[in-house]
Amino acid sequence: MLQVSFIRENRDLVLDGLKKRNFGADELKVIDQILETDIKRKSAQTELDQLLSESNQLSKSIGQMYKNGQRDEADELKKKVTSLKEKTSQLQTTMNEAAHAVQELLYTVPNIPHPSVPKGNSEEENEVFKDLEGPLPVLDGEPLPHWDLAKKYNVFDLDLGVKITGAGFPVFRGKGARLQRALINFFLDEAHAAGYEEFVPPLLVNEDTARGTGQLPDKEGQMYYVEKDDFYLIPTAEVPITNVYRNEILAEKDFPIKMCGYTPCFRREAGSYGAHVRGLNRVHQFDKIEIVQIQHPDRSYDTLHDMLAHVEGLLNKLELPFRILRLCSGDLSFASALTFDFEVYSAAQKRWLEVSSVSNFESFQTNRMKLRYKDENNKTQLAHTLNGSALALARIIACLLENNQTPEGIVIPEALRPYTKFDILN
RNA sequence: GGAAGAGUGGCAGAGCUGGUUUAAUGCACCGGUCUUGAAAACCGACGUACUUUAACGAGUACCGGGGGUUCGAAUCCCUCCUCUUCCGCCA
Repeated sequence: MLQVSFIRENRDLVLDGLKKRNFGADELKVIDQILETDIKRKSAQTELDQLLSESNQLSKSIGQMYKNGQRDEADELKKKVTSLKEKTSQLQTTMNEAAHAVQELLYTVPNIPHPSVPKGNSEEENEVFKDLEGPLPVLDGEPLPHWDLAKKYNVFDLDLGVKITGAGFPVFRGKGARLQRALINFFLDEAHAAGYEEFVPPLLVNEDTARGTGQLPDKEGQMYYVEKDDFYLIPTAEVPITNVYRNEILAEKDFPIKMCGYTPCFRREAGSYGAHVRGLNRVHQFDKIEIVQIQHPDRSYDTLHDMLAHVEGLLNKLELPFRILRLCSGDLSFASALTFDFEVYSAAQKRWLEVSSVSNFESFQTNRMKLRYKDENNKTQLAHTLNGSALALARIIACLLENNQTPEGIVIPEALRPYTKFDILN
């Protein structure tokens, strides 16, 4: 969420940013609407504060009068304050309504894209930031997609998931389950080695937490909701982990804060059907290791590139062919200022599969969360947050199965073998 | 799930028979004096948000969250949340 003060001081910049996000003339009106409503709020507050100040003064002297035994004069004053009260409660309502309206409008405004974000309408226009070195890998014979391989080697079972829960809840078993566990440990160890503190957070979060990272109110339908307790199942570890520092004021020396965590992720998303959502390409529950950083605004873009390097390192160790995309404005998520996607090429599906997304949210989340720090002048400023998948398991398993298939079985990459304790999955 | 008690500024802790509390006091942190340096001592500053001001400053709100009573609420009432203790249930 953008700050009103920021919009006030950078109106044109905000408008340009929204135009880049393909806002039409009508949609852009929201900005001036916010500014006008905020002016209403301000003038109501100015007047209200004055009246409250006055009645505070009077109430105090009433107290004095009672002490001095000036009962009649006190009663006279009481009437005056009572009449003031009518006005103040009216102003209070005006102010609250205006403040609330500003808030609601702000929720509809996405983050301003970073200058480097290419303008575009859809994922077609994402920019290849770093391409795969060398030609696209080709597999001999007739490579199978991962859902066929999964059946062949009993890696996971979607039908069993349907029996136990419903569509989109894969059941991993045997070596598939062990591969899953190996990947989790591998990714966590790598994150730990890179200096990220590990968390095991709750998988259900309350409303404030879901709002803090921007899942509410915009993405309400994507989360599973437990009505009886008013909890949301997390769609990503980003939600509980970033909220660790909600409502905190940090010192400059606390930066950077590096956190990571493994959690299952739950997504209701009613996706489309067809090959693109087959198998593990899109499921309701999957496992993911998330890395999160809280950083000083001056250094958040350096940090973004550090995080990219971390994810690159993981994919290199897993020997998977990948490329990095810089998302165009049309594909950029609501809260992000700049996002890089990692895609692994599946030689079996002959398409690129998204396996990670690394973003800088700048102060968009921290404004909602009230996550601030004291700068060198002792002023409170909003910190920046960043996060990235490092990595999402289901998709990585799909990629490993498809790219590493041989007549003998699925070859486990060297780096994973100490974790799987087997070299080939067959 | 049942019963009782409690939630106050970074921490500890007073206030809680409503009105010089604009939340005492101590500790911690920060600045200064002293010192070769440090400690101690002493002095000072020490919350957040918003409004207003060119600025100094002034004002308003906030004592777990929300609502209410009152001229006036940390203090009284309602409600929710959390914690502690006891009982019950349980991996």
